[in-house]
Amino acid sequence: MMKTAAKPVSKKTDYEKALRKAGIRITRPRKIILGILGETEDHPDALEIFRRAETIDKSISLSTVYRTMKLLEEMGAIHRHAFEGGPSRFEQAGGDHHDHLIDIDTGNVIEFRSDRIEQLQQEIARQLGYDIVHHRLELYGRRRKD
Amino acid sequence: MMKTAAKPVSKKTDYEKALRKAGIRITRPRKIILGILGETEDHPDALEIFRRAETIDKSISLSTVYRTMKLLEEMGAIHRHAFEGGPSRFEQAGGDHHDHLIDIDTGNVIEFRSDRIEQLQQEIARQLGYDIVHHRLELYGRRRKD
DNA sequence: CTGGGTGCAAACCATTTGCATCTAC
DNA sequence: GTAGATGCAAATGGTTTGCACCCAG
Repeated sequence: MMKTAAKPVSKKTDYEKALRKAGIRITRPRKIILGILGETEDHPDALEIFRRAETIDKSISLSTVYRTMKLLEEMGAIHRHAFEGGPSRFEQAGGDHHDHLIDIDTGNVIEFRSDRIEQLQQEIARQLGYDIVHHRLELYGRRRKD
Repeated sequence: MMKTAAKPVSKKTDYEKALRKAGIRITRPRKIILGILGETEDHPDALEIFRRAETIDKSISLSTVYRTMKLLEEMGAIHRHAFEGGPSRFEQAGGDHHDHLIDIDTGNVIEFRSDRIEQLQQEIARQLGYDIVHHRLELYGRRRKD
């Protein structure tokens, strides 16, 4: 968080390049959606992405947003988060792994990372005879009033 | 897990007593659902509870199962878990807190507890300026083949 | 030119709800 | 007796899909 906006353009180009290489057509709707994902700092849901896309191209459809999110998810380009209660929210992949703290009053998401917890998870799974394929750690909290 | 079946009956009675005290009517469908929850060792979803209930009383309805689950959840008598992909699954409250490891091949749920992780979560939230209201830690894994 | 991509509307699935009837207290 | 609970069917909300048209390569 609080990162300077220096690389979004090149990042966007990278994504398009990767997609084209994977044999996926770079269409107008996809270009717009990728642009939104590349620039946003939050974790928007499909409807929110659709709304932002509409401001650029009025003709885009919500189904295309959903289809694109599914496509990008399968390609590993984005992560889908099903936080409590609400619809799925998305985040571009590529950064290092992190977990989430969700502000239950605002819906804001704060990313954090704990190597110690990751390590403990591995130990627990191993003891139980399992290999972790992936995991989900979400803290739901309220800003402390001091 | 692997607990001897010594207390289910008294536990069931306890629940009914508590419900009655809370001014909630003990109806036939509710009695059946409480019985199912009190005896099961797994984490069934609403449809599964409905199916089990049907074998006892053919006239029970799925909506009543949903309504009862919501009621029990609000009373704190059960916990609702929204594991990846599937419908909500339920578990009677009352045991001590634990997290879950979900077998991605079978859907089986293994409960575990790590005080160390709980503690680390608290520290993280505090550093970020938050109080944790609740959290969700789910490990999705596959049985290790040795 | 042509197969993948799109918009639209309809379908889906888990869950909730309106309503007339029923029943626990 | 009566307010709360139930069953049924219809509504909801997020997401997916069928289909005819469209456009990127």
